[in-house]
Amino acid sequence: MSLRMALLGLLSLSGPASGYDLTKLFESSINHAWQARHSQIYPELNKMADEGLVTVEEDGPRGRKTYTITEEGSRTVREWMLTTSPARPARDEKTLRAFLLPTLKPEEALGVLRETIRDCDAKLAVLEEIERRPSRPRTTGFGRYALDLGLRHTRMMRDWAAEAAEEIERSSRS
Amino acid sequence: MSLRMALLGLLSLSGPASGYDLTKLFESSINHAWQARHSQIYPELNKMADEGLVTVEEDGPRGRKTYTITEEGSRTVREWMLTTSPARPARDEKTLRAFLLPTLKPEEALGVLRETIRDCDAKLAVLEEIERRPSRPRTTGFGRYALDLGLRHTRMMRDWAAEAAEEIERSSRS
DNA sequence: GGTTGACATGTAAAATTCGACACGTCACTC
DNA sequence: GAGTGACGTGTCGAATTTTACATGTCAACC
Repeated sequence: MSLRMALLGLLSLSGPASGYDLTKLFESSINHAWQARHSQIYPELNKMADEGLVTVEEDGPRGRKTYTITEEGSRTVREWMLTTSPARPARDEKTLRAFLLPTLKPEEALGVLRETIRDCDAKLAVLEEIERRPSRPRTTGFGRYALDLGLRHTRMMRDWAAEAAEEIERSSRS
Repeated sequence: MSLRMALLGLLSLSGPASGYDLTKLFESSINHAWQARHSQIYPELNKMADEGLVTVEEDGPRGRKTYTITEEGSRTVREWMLTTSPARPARDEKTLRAFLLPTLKPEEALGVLRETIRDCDAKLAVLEEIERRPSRPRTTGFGRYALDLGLRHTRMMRDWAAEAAEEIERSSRS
C-alpha cells in the first residue's frame, strides 16, 4: 500500500507526471524514506489507472504517458494519511549495522564509526546546500518537511556516531 | 543478506539461542531497525546450518533447537560489518507520511502531527524506563547503541513534529 | 551520417517479506 | 482432569521488491 500512496501523494503534490518523472522524483525527494524502481512504478501506475485512482493521457514525444490523480485517488491518499494505521516499522540497514557494532573489536568499531561520521558530513553538506538555495517552488510546502527531517536525521546520526566513538576511545584508553 | 547478518550478529552477541529466542530478541532489540517473523527466521537458520555458518543442537524440551555461530559465521558477519557496501537506503512509512503532510489541509496536518507527538512521547517513556533500569547484562555493550539510537531517533522525530506543528499554527493564524 | 546520452516504457524471474495455517509440548491453575 | 498460555517449530501462498533483460525515440554533437 505504501508505494501506491507514495505515488498518489507525489502526483498530488507535483501535479500530472509520467512514470519516468515519478521515478526521478522518487529518487530526488523521498529516497531516504522510501524507494522504488521504475519496474515497480510502471505496473503500479497502470493498475491504478485501471482502478480509477489516476487518469492517463497517452501522447507525449516518446510514447510518454502522463498520469493525473483523480478525485478518487485524492480521497484514497487522504484517508490513508488520516487513519492511525499502526504503520509498519522501519527498516534501516545503517541502524542495524550500528546495533551490531559491539560484535567488532574496539579499533574496528571505531573505524566504522569514523566512516559513518564522514558519510553524514557529506550528506549534510548536500542537504544544507539545498536548504541554502534560493527557494525554488518545491522548497516551500512540498519537500519542505522532507528536507527538514532529512537534515535532522543526518545530524542525529552524526552526533550519535561521534559520541559513540568518543565513548569507545575513552574506554579503550583506560 | 541483512536478515542473515542480523541473525548472525544476534547469535554472536547473545550466545547460542533457538529460533524462538531469536524471534523474541528481534522484537525486543532491533525491532525499530529491522524486523522478521518466525516464518522467515526459521528457514533462514536452517539454510545457514546447511551452509556451515551456524551449528545446530537438536535437543531441548519441546523439540527446541539451539543454534551456535561458527568461526565461518563470525567471519561472514565481520566482513559484512567492515565492507563499505552502500547499504540499501531505509524504508520508513512514518517519514513517508511526514513527507506527504502538505497534501492535507492545515488543520488535518496539525492533527496528524499532534498524534505523532503523542506516539513519540509514549515511545520515549518506554525507552527512558529501559534506560533507567539498573543495568541488566544486556544494557552494557549489546543493546547499548541500539537504545541510544532509538532514544535519539524518537526525540528527533518528536522535535520535528512539534516545530512543524508550531509552524503550521503560525502560518494559519496569519 | 553515426554515435552518444537522456528520455521513455515495459516484462519476467528471483529474492524477500508477510500473514495465515498447522502441529505439538510443557507448566500451571482451577 | 481440563483449560490456558507460553514455548517451540514448521510450511505455504500472496504481496512486495530487486535485478536483469528488452525495446525504442529524440536531440545534440562530431
